[in-house]
Amino acid sequence: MDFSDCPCTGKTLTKLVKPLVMTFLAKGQLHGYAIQRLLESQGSFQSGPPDLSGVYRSLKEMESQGYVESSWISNDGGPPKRCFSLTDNGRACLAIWKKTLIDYRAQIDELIGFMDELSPEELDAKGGERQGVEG
Amino acid sequence: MDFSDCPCTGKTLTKLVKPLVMTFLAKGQLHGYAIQRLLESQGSFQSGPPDLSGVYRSLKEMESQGYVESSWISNDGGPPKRCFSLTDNGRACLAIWKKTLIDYRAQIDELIGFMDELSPEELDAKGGERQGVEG
DNA sequence: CGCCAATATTGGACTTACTCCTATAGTGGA
DNA sequence: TCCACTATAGGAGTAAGTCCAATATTGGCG
Repeated sequence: MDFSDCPCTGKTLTKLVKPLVMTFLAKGQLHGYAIQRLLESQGSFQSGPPDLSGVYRSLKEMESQGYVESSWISNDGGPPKRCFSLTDNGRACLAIWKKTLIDYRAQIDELIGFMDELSPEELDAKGGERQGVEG
Repeated sequence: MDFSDCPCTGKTLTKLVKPLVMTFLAKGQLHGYAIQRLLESQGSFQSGPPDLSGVYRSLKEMESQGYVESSWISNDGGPPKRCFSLTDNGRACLAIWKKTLIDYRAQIDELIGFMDELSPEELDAKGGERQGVEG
């Protein structure tokens, strides 16, 4: 059985691009491409770093919501850059994200705990008998 | 500032319906409505338990992929039920989910760690000065 | 010079995992 | 009669991504 296209590999899990980007921006201004390089160097993604165009779209959306702001910086030897920084609203949003992610981690912990309670036959072995129709 | 519609509240985070449902089914047969009641009693969701119609759709999709199978059970005093059980392929998928979620939890841990490193001014306080244009 | 890689931003079209609302249908209680 | 509960299901929409392609500038290699 081939599970390489199955969500169980984690390829459809959200990569939490917005909170990650806001966390980077909390330390100082960055442009989109630099953010992407940080994400790429960040190694811990299930199935590669987030897509570049998605990062730019997230930035644009966060700007329209007032969480980041940008200005064009001319770039001698290269195309101009759009430089992003976090606003006060963005910092407040990030603080909420932190609480939310702590709760979310606890929720995932609980699910992993349920999985830990399963016997080898229930989890993976062949031919485990079923029983107990609820109703 | 009102953040009640913002993703930072966690309302757009995935609820991991499929691995959760598969974990319940690993312990024995269940029908959709009973699964929903288990999810509702499960308390740890950011913004309420998953939507019922989404649970049915997940079950249908997992059945088409061979991870669960179902049979109709007649129900004296009520409409018939579609009773689901986990297949061997489903158990193998669930085992992969477990590894994936352990990795995913580590990834969230790392992000929370970055957030922990931020100073109060960087995270939430008013008027923190920005500096350090990368590039 | 022609071509390719890296830097840098952006849009079109698509997928996944949900959401909310509605429909259908039987049972039992006020 | 009307409503709540049990039980399944579809239409339409949203959020957060994906892949692919377009645009533009600079610099290195042959």
